[in-house]
Amino acid sequence: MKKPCNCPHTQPRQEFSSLTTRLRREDRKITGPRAAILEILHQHRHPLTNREIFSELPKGECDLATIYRAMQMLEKLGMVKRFDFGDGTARFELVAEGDDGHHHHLICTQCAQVVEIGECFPAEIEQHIARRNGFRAVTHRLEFFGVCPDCQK
Amino acid sequence: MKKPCNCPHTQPRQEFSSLTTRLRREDRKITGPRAAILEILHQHRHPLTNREIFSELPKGECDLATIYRAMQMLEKLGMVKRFDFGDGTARFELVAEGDDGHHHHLICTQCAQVVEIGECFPAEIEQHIARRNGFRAVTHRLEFFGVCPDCQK
DNA sequence: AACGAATTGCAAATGATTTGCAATTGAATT
DNA sequence: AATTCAATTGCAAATCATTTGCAATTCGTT
Repeated sequence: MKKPCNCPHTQPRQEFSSLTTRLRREDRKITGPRAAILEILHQHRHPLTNREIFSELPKGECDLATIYRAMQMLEKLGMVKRFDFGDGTARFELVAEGDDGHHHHLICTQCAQVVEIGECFPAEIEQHIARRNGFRAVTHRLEFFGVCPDCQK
Repeated sequence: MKKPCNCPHTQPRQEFSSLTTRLRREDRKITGPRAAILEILHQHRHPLTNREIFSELPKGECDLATIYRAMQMLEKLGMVKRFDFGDGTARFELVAEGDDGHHHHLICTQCAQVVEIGECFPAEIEQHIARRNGFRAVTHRLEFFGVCPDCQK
């Protein structure tokens, strides 16, 4: 049933059961659609669009609108993280418990291949930017774009 | 006629006439709508949405679709730079001749106030990321988000 | 002033996302 | 296991940003 994707992972795969536990803890119902969505997210570690999740689901399993609603809730609970690759479509990744999911990607502008990036914008510089402008609770959104090896040929 | 906005600028304001010259050089027509759009962009140095440009224009001056088409062309010519603040609406800033317009912003998540940021992601690290993954022509998109002084009260 | 290609206005199409609402379902209770 | 009710879903329609087809208009040139 669960077939993990063969992409490189930087974070350990978490137990699927912990996902439903997290939901239950927040007084959310474990419904068929939600379980199916979490299952898909659990299998793929790349950010997925709602439409991609929808396509992965056995047809008729769940409505697209339900996926949108589920992702909103999961994001609010901190169970998924939303990413914006600048193409007008939101992408989501499961977040490990206790983590904030903050990281970045390197995206091929030709084929949309995605590589997870470990590096981050230097914290000291960010703090400096925040202080200098009197801002609080400053974070950043950072994504890299380029042409992947395959697309250079 | 031209009333410059009172926001802090990091780049020198360029002559308006040079804008039409740039257009002419590319075999583009200097039409009423285009001149009006460039005028608006010239006055404001913050990234503007197409709708904002539309509102600034004397009503009936130009259709919203025309602004969308103009921004596509101006972006292709490198005369404006597109920014994505993650709210699903593109924003544009005029780019000085010979510049690539690459820079970042600090955006208030409450009131949407925008501050231009001088710092950039370290080039060496970006090169390292590119090399390590075999990517070419790597750039990045980076924006900061936080709560501005006014909105902390 | 006339000509032809580029450009515009307008309305309709597209695509992602949201929402209203009646029907369904999960989970706690009897 | 049947009952109950709020949470959740499916479906269709509404939004919002953006794009596009096309006939009418306009710029820059002849």
